[in-house]
Amino acid sequence: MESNKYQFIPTFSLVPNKITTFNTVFRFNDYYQEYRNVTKKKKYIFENKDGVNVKIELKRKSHNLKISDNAYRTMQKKINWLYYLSIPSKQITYNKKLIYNFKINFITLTLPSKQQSCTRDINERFLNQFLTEIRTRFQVTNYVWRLEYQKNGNVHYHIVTDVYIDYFALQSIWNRIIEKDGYVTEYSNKMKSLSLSEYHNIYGIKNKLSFSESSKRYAKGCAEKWSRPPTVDTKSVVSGQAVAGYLSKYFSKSDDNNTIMNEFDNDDNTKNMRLWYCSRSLSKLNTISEYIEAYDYDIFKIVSKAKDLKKFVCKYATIFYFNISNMTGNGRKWIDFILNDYATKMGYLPHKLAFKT
DNA sequence: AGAATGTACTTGTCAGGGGC
DNA sequence: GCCCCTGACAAGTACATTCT
Repeated sequence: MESNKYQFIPTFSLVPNKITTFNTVFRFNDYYQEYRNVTKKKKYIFENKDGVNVKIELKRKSHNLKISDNAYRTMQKKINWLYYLSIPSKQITYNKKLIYNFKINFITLTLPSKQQSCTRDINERFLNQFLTEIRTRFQVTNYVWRLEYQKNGNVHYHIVTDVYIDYFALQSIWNRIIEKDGYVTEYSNKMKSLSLSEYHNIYGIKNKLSFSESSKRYAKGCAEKWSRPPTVDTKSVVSGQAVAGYLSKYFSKSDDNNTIMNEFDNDDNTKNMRLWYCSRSLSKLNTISEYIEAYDYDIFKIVSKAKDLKKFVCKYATIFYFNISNMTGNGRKWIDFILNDYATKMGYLPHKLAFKT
């Protein structure tokens, strides 16, 4: 191989929790007489069948309800951006508790009784409406959602946003929406038929409640005629938490290979169905990629000062994982600057800046 | 306020290039 | 120990607007 056929330019790529260094490779193109970094996509392949070359069009495969590694990485990146760019704020919960340095919120939406139509239908009529409503009512412009199946085959949703939203508000919106198909009524009918001891045996024990706690909840449920099923769960993440681990716990599940579909889902109506999505604001934020020589700083030196640095050397790349909240000094400043500068250029506005109250 | 609607723009997926 | 990146295509949704 001629030595001048390739050109290598040291490059780094940066996201809020890791920096990667690698070489961008240019190959000399004989036809154009210049170095190019272009790739071509194959549209078809030839396969030999009985001595005859047959042209086969390449088609996109279906996800089979499993989020691919690639998509999973992208999703993690989006959440890291969301978390990093969120401006900490003080919030008061529905229990009048104070949350200092609130960063992002994890919302889980479930169905209180057995799913009655296909997941695509639930996506379109329930989740979509829910997102639309929180968008307008709470100015939710930065978020990521994904769907997941519970063991009973019901779909449920996780949403992460940088907006603090009151638990009861979310619950009343979601319950109203799913009541369009009578989910709440079905729940309350089911619950109304239970005695206290039955309630405790089914739900109390499952949730590790004492009998007295069970009876409190039972009494409350009866008083409300079981009209407010606990379909919503929220968790706040504050600054400084090791968010990656936290997220993987709540936002991803170890993939059991047998994905549970319910009786309404089939290959037709789940094909190409979105398994996750993020707001447009976040979809614009990707990996920052730059040539190293474009900066005066010594990247390796700066990053190496991070306390809990984890370094991985791969064949063609070196990756440094860091927790930016543990960093100080110039390294912190430098990374902060690049990240924020990029986010600003891409028009990203954290909720607190976009909607000052 | 909540629901419906239309479309411009977005996404997921996969293949493929690179071979220091 | 996890490589990085990109483009192309199909087909979905985010968002503004309109309707009830």
